[in-house]
Amino acid sequence: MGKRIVPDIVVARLPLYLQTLKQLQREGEYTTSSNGLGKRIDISAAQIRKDLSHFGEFGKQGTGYAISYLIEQLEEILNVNQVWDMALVGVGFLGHAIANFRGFNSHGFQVKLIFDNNPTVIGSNIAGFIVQDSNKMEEIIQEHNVKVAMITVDSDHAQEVADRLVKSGVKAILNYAPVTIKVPEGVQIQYIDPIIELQHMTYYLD
Amino acid sequence: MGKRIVPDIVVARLPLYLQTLKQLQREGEYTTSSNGLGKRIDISAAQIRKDLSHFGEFGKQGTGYAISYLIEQLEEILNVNQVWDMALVGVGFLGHAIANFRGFNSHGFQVKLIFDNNPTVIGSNIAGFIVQDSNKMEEIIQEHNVKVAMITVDSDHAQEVADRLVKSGVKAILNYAPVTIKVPEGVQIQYIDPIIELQHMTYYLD
DNA sequence: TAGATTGTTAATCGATTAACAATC
DNA sequence: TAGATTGTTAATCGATTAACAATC
Repeated sequence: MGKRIVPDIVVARLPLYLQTLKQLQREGEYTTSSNGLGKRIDISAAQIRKDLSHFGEFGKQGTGYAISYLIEQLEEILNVNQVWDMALVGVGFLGHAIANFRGFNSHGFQVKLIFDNNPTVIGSNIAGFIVQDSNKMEEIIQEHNVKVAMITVDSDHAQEVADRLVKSGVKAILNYAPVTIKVPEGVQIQYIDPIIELQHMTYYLD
Repeated sequence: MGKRIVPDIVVARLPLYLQTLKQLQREGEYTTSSNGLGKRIDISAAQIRKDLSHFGEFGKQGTGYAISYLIEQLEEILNVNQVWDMALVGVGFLGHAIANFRGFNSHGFQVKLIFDNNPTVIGSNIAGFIVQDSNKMEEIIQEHNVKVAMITVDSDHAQEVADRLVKSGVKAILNYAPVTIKVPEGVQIQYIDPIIELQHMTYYLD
């Protein structure tokens, strides 16, 4: 049943739908419609229905979607009806912030391993984790069967770290370093880069 | 001379081109081609040429693009041939990391003001800035004529903070809170949300 | 000059939207 | 039942790619 047939641009919107449905649930709502959901996030009702239709029929004519059911379904589709252990490589200020971030837990993720190559931080305790030596990345990640990682090292080391993560069996990398990284087919990569986003916006300013 | 006529999806790629050109420059290159640039970032040569053609003619047949010239031009197009002062609202771990981030400076941005509503941090020094009281946001931001802001408060307060930023004259908001925010026409908003990116990737994992 | 690469046009491909029968 | 809203089809719209004359 080919995942391949769903356009990636559709997949990319699902987490936003999930986030918004959870928000609606927190607000005490039990049902919503493609229209109601779309209004929240400035996406057309037609697009939401079309996107969801790639995966099944989750709504009812006349009444819309049961929020808790649609959340369950999206969590299953996105494979976050489980908790993914994550490795974090690099403990500067940003690594610290991520290690201490409380938001992962209820959304399918948790930090499990932290690495750095700086002897003065290796062995120290960050957010309850002992920082491990980067040199032992491969064995430790394999041992813990970690498939998801975040890179918060500087640009010059990001590709090298990514290569080692891939060797360790990591299949999804969230890269915070401001540089494009090459990964083999079958390994996912996404970027978080505030400067890219800021420059995108300043285009529209005078 | 309508900025309107350039598709936003094209604009969104320009910062990536700029980033990559700077990288090439650091590596000692003086020229590149649509092909060479494209290979770095997995974008087709045709697309790069098409994108750039919206703004002018920056290359030479036979030889490609002079990197320093194209950097200059892109910086001008993106309005980052100047330094934008930024306000940062919310000083948790993430706010701390952003306040201390060295990477903004050479790319057109600098943190100028930091706000929080927590009495125990107001007045304290973070990365050389005195944390100001959120209650004085409007007047202080106006006084400093700040047009760009980053939100690192929790989800429940993000919309309220955004509203106040807009009132203060801010025209571009980078929101780190995991919630969609409504802003008026003419105000730019972009999101940074690791969970969205992670869930996008886990779709492809088993 | 010959080779390389641009900027641009036209063709292709893909994504979004509008419309509506089905039905809760 | 009447009103609302789904899932889906077909039409529209927009983005990407291929191809090539121009020319450095």
